Amino acid sequence: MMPVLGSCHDVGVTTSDLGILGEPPAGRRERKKQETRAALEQAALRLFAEKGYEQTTVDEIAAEADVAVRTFFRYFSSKQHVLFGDVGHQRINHLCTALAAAPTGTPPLEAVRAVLDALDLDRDEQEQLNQRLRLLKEQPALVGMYLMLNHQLRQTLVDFVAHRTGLPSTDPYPLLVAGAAVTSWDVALHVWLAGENSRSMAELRRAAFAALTAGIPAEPPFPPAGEEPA
Amino acid sequence: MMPVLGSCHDVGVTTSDLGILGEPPAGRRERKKQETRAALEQAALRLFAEKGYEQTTVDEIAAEADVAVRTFFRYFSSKQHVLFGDVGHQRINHLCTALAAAPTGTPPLEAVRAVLDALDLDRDEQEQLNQRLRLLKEQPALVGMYLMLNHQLRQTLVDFVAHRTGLPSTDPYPLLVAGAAVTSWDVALHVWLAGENSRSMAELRRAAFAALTAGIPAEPPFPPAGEEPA
DNA sequence: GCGCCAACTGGCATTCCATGCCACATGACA
DNA sequence: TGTCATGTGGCATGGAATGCCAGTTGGCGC
Repeated sequence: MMPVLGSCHDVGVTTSDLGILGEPPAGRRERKKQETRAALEQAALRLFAEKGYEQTTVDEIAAEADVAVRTFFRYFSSKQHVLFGDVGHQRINHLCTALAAAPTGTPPLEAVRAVLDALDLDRDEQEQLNQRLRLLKEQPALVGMYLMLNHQLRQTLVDFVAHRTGLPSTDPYPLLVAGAAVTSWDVALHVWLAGENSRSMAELRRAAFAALTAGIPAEPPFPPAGEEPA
Repeated sequence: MMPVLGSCHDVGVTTSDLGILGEPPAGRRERKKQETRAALEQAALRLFAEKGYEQTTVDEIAAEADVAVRTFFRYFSSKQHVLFGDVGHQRINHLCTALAAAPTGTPPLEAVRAVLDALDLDRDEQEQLNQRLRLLKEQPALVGMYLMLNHQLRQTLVDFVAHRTGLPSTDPYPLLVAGAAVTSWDVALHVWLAGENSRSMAELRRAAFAALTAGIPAEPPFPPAGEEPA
């Protein structure tokens, strides 16, 4: 089920990463691999959306992509992986890159705040993510994947802050900062997904992070119109 | 894989709950059931500790407890369930009870703070949990269970705060409060498990919650002796 | 173009988790 | 004791995932 602990270590970039701005064509073999991968991913997403995650078998996905089941598992280590594995992978990589680029002068909390800003999704990524998360809402079995990704991101951040401050990874401070960061991302995502809010995800995330690091009011700041607070 | 969303609904207490202070014996049949359940759980934990979670098959657990495999799945819906299902179940129940008992006069943040205090584990529970969590550290495959439990607790809290404030469950405020609560629990657990800290888990949790709701300092409050902050 | 080697693929067998079904046994109760 | 509900065992099934081996294809030097 994918290594979970250990942050950025052995990210194992297997050539066909970084779909965006990919290297020069690099031979037919590599191209075919990427085609197969894309076909599998596309087939999977289509079938998942069509008949649900649980109801879709790996056999069907493989058939739809016209490859053997065995081949499917050569590209994706599990059925869940096809949904979030790559996204998660990229996201972790982005985070690691951003963390590595963070200036060493700023206090850790500031550094994390800046890194999160750099990590916000652009329109395209949001749309891609949205498609996957919609599935997630309907298929509780997938929540685990999302949680695991968050967990990995958190662990990465914990290690970063721990390293920055010279504290152990089990000290409250790195855990708190990382917890606040991940929670802010999670909160923003939920609010944004609900779609009843016109604010952008980045804006929501910044506000959430600010609240978690500067203080949450005892009462909600904007009690809903027409409801008295009990 | 167990219903995930939907907080406290249909908790489905199947008689043999509440191992502590159990009802009067209640007949031999019920007793045998509890014996079988205990035997399975004990066998599972022993084998997991002995040869690892992944390396232990359900067949072996069943054999060790001297029941059929089919029977195992009548008591535990999955192999993971035997490790955390019941603990999680009880924990959710505790939380629901505490939430139901929370006075309606206090502001939501206060209410949650009080409920968390009421939810802290006593010595015995800590020891029990510790045994399971030790396994978790060595078997990454189990992290998912822990995360799922946290997720359910969070969702329960979100719904509570949302209900209290009259806000939707997708409003930032309930999500933030619940996020802070769960994160504080998580942070405390990690610090406590590391064991390099003499403070009690409850104390650690209170401190974490306070930091998350009142503000996290830009630098760690107690930089480690002998290290200058870069 | 030819041939070699590495890499990719397909298909098979296997293991394990999980569930449905049905027959049998056992406790509860009148 | 007889009846009924409830557990239990065993079987068959299906899907996920992995190992293995043979066959194919692409890359590359000649």
